[in-house]
Amino acid sequence: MTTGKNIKVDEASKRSDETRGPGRRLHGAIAHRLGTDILSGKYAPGDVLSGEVAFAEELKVSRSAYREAIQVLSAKGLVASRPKAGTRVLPRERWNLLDPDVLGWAFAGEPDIEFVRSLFELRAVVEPAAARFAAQRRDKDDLKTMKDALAAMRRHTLTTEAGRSADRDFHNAILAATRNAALMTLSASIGAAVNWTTQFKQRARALPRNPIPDHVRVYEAIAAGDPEAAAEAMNVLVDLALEDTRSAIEDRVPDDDHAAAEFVTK
Amino acid sequence: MTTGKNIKVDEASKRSDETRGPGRRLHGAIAHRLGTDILSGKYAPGDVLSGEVAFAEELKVSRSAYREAIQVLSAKGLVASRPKAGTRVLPRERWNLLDPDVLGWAFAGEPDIEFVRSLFELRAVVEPAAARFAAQRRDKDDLKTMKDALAAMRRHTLTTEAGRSADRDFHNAILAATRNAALMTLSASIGAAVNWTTQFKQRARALPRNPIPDHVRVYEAIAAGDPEAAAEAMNVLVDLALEDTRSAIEDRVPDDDHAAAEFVTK
DNA sequence: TGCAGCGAATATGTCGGAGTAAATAGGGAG
DNA sequence: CTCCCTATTTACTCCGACATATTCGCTGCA
Repeated sequence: MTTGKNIKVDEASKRSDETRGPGRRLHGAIAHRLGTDILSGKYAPGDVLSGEVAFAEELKVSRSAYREAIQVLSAKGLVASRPKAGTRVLPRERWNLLDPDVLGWAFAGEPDIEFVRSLFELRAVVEPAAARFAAQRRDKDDLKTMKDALAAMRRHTLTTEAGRSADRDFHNAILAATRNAALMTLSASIGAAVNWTTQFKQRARALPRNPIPDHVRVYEAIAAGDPEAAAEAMNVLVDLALEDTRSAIEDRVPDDDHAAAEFVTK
Repeated sequence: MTTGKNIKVDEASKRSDETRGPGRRLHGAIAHRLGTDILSGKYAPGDVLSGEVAFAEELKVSRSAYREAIQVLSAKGLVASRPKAGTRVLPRERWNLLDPDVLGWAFAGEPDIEFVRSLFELRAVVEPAAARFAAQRRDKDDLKTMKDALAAMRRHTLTTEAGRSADRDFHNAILAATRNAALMTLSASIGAAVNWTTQFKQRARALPRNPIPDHVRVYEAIAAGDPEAAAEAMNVLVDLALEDTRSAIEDRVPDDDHAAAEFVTK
């Protein structure tokens, strides 16, 4: 306090950006905002963003924070910057759509129906295969973890957070039993993103049917070491999730019937 | 709680511009270096890196460049930084193993045999499914692109760069015909990474057999609109690639027989 | 002696500016 | 009209300072 510090109390610094949460770093918030804007189509592929100085000033942040946010987006393949050319949004083919953050940004707003269909198709391919591997490679510990998670699911049901946590544990146990790191990250990312969006539908309608028996069928097939039965049982689970999301989408976009219908007819 | 140990910068890393290529940004080079070091196990999960100032000075770069590199690694789930706590390497489950850059870093050094097995298993699941979708949804343009790529492959063979380029075009055409964005990014990433490592084996031995007929079989099944035949034909292609990589690994690590044997026996 | 609250130390986070390098656009020479 | 060269624009890098958050240790109390 003895030295004359440069005290410029910026009044404008009070802006509590709604995207800025506690515990969240500033550059993370910027990346989240720009990421959602890109995924939502506000910035289309090929568009070139305003210069560093201009954009940073517009966002009321320093260039350092802005640049670090851009590095994050660049790391996920959303944008690329070159001197003189500026920072431009890359074509969709370059986006790392399977990145957990990108998936989160994609589902932050109104997710693209076509993209949701793509994800479920991929899931329908990957998850049964994972169950197949799990049935071949699981050991006692894997089965015990699954059994415990299943019991917890029965106790709490999927309407409670504890129940959904148990559901995640069950699926994670299956993934762990595959002994396949690549399969684990992929399935975990997709499953988390999809379930994250599926959660909101719980408040709209009761569950169409009790999902516990289907989970039990998967468990029993894996415990019995029957790969084909496990794959088939998991297939049923994915179809069930698809059905849920389908009806949820129908409710949510009543004005966009053609898109929803196209999704339903598949 | 903190099982990790502190990490000091390697003394031998005095030269900082060796990893620095033209056109490559500085923070990109830093990220590449740290990324490969993490993937290779030089920095193990749980380890906490030296402070920003110390590490940046050791690398002979400014703190800004170092921080931007860390943001990239953080975006890919390799590390996480918190005030006062430092920057620590995250557990493997958090790594985005399917990120193209991460795959590149994983294959930069000696790739982990187990991880290669994982990737091929995933590929064996995904690629036939992609061929199945392509057989159902391809149109005339897709078929023409495939046919042209196939012709180019025949002309140049896979020993030339032009031939390998045509091979990539062929597989990309299949992916485009799936009409599935998620499947495209996934398969493109894995295929690129695997083929990138498979390339080095070309100088060691001649191709075991002519791969063109297998490609033709895939094309004909897709053109005929036969999903099952397309999936089966693609399955053969993946097995062929697996065989190539298998033999390449046997040659490369003669001192590591037990790992190679484990990989071969599968 | 043990614990609980509180203060200080420390490392990351944020900031603003200055100078460098690179790539594109435009002008000038052939 | 083509080609090369220059000039400008923009991102890239560096620097030094301040702000903030978290951890650790100290003090005081039970």
